[in-house]
Amino acid sequence: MPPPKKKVKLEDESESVSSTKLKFDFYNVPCYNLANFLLGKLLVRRIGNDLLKGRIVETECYLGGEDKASHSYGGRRTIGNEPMYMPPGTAYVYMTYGMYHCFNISSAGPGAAVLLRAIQPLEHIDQMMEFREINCKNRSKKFKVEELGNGPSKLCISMSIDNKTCNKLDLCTSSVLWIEEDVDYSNDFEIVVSSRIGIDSVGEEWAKKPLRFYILGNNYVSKRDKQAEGKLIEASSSLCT
DNA sequence: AAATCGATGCTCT
DNA sequence: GAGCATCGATTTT
Repeated sequence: MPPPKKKVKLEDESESVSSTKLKFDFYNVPCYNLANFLLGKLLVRRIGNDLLKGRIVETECYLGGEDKASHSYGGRRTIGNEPMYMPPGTAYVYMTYGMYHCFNISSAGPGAAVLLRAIQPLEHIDQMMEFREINCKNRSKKFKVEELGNGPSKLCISMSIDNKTCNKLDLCTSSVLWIEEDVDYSNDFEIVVSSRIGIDSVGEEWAKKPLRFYILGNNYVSKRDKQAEGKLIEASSSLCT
């Protein structure tokens, strides 16, 4: 008589699915590494029973210490930027220009964090579209899918991420906001390295540092750097000769 | 395709 | 009071 098939409980099944949620060790690496490791991963936001998902396609490093563009430059520490000093994997969501939000994730290193600059919407796109339209001053404005996440504040609007509900969340344990491995996505994409956006006032030296990263050829990034892409393609094609 | 500019209100000095 | 890790509309190449 053959052994009885093992019956898998539903609870166990759902647990194994949610076990793709990334844990502390993933975040506990230097800022530069985390910014690169986050590319291709899934940002997940729970709204009620819906799981909104988007692929992270563009990130930026904010290093703290010597980094003049960082809110934590020179070890500066205030009530507002406290999450940058909290354990790796902590959400740092702040308001800017009085009406927009930016979403960062703290890494290893004092005051260091990674800014999420763009996502590619994948699941519950209709819900993201609704958040985007409700937020817009022009009520009849329609958006393309490419416009839901191609900017740090746009992705916050579409995912309903603000500092009231998401600041200081621990992404390792939160039930409303986390990062997952994307098992269906190939990890052999090329990463373009470029300068950060919107920080010109800190001076050339730090404004030009190569601290922005995005997936080559992805249509959902906020800003392409044709020069950097050219060098990357040149370098990879030279390997084939 | 790129440059310019106003909106808008919170945080820090 | 100054400045802002942006966005969207408008104007200019």
